[in-house]
Amino acid sequence: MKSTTISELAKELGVSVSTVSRALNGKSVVKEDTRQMVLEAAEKYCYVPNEIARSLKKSSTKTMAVVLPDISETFFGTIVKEIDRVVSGQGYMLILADTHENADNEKKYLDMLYTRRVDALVLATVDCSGSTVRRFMESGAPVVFIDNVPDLQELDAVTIDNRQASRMAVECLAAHGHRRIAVIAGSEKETTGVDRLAGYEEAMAERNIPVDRKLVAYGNYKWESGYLQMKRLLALRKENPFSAVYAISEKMTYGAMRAIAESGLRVPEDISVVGFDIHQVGMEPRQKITSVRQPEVEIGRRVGELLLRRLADLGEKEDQAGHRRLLLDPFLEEGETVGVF
Amino acid sequence: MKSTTISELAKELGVSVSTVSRALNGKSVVKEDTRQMVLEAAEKYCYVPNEIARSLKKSSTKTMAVVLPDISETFFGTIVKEIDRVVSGQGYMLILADTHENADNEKKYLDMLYTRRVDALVLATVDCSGSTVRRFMESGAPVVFIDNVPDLQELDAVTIDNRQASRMAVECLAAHGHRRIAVIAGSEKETTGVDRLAGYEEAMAERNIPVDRKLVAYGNYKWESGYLQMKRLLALRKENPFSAVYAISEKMTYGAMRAIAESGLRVPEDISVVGFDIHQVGMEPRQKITSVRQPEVEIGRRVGELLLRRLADLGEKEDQAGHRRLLLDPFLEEGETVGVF
DNA sequence: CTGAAAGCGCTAACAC
DNA sequence: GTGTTAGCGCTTTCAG
Repeated sequence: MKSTTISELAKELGVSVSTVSRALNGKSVVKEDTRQMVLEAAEKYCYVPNEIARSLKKSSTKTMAVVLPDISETFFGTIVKEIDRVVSGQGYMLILADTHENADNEKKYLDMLYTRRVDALVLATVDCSGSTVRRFMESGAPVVFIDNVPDLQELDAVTIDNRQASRMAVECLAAHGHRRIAVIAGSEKETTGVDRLAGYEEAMAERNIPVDRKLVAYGNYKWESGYLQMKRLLALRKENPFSAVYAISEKMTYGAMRAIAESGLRVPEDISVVGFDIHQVGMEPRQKITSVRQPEVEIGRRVGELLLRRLADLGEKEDQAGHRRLLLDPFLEEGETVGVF
Repeated sequence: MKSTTISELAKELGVSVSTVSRALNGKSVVKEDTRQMVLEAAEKYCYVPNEIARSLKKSSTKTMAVVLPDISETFFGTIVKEIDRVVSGQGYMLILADTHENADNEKKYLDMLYTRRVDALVLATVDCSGSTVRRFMESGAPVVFIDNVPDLQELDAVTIDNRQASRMAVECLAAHGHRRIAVIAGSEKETTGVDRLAGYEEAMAERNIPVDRKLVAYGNYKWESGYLQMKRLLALRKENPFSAVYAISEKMTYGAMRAIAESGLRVPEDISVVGFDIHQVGMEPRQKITSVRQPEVEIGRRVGELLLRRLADLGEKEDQAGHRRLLLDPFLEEGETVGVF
């Protein structure tokens, strides 16, 4: 079942290739009889358009890429799913690249994607210098950042308001009477981590609660660092007491809770916990964790729509409207890990 | 920073395009001086090869597609991540298509992918008739099925041994003294569901435990059906008593556990539970569910390797070795939801 | 309304 | 070793 080409159809029908092309694409004016004839022949000979040839000619591949650190995380999976839903409606397909949180892989993938001439790019970078994407951006292809945004001026990004996220966490805890609130933060080099810590500090300040640096731990978003940092905080609890802890990533939250459990303390009786990005799998009966959450589906939708708009603007030679950073609202999902102090 | 083409480089250097092409690809023999000269010019003028043009010429896109029902599930995310890792090492990139468990979407995506001339396909189909993939397979592109395998003869597939999976579940329960074991099975139309139920029946038979049809419930893999079927089983528990339940999907397991909790019964004191595909997120302290698990990373790796091999065989015009169905071993992850009866 | 022709950027015979 | 040339399959002026 070898598929036919446009020129074979043309020969078969005794018309020119351009006529066949026109009839197939329905754009230009073709006599109705001719169109029918072509369509029938296409059906009969199993004609399938070759998008590669079309891409070469039109220098547009109808393809977008999503480059991210870990597709097995529900957070990214949900975002990608929604981006795909939105853009596939306009005939775009998604190339996925999983960097395993590694900057070298990210660079390698970006090069491959550039070579493949993808029309646009979604990037959850691990390389905040933003150096490897630069070529992409300079080439004129729309690039939208998610999750982690380099500190450049001219760029599109869709993220939550990370300061606001932390403010909600602190607010929840403070409302339950907590004042000595430990935090397991992230790297001081990533904007995400910096913003989340800043939000914590702001919220504390608003309530006239002094921030005790001894209660600020720095992790790297992984389970182990949540576990270790919590251990450390717990070990110094005599001198630096606290009644609650806020962890800024899903895995660190789990690590911290394990450390608490191992120390024989109970949640929330002894220590209250607010986590981040905790996906309550199913609705099974267990202790639900109070957590700051991101609206993944909305993030995906906004990214998809933004990309589509940028691409349309490109076509119309309109000026790129100024770069925009969409800041979506996080929300607090109430669970059973926060008690009154 | 518009990127150059091979012919512009050639003109610039006063050599022919073929020389440039050869120097760049390093395949054929080119004088070392020439090669250096070309390489330097390529660097200087920011030459980036155009994979689209190359694809058109070589009729190979160095692209594979993965079509699946829900990328936000950890199960699929993990598999895709590993496939990507394996095949990207050979220069292939992955196009992802999320069908939202919908046969129409699946068909639409398969058409788009065919049009894009992907070199190979991984499919977790929701359409077991296998009718929409047929064209793909007939075109000669390697297709590997995962998760759900249509009932055709000639095909490559990588799955776990689903009968074995159920046998392990029953074995675990039987070892704890359970004989009245309810099961929340899947559709009778999908091979996956059929095999899992068959494994349950076999294991029961091996132990001379009669299968009580009243204890066999049919769900559709979703949370709601696990919940509803469990409710139903529970409602008839007086007449058809059972001390354990085995659910064959992650979501149905959660739904079932919720139903049990709502009925006021305790797990495992009143009812033991063995689930399927339960990803124990993190290692947080909570009731861990005893579950049959699939080795997702190995599945991904095998799929990637199989695809790569098929593609290599294609190039060498070797006979396709007979189609193979890899049956990997599931494993039982012990939790705290199975008690002695 | 339709046809002829010129490529998109690259590879690969086939000559020299 | 290197150059010439003929496309891969399609879109799109430009004529008629």
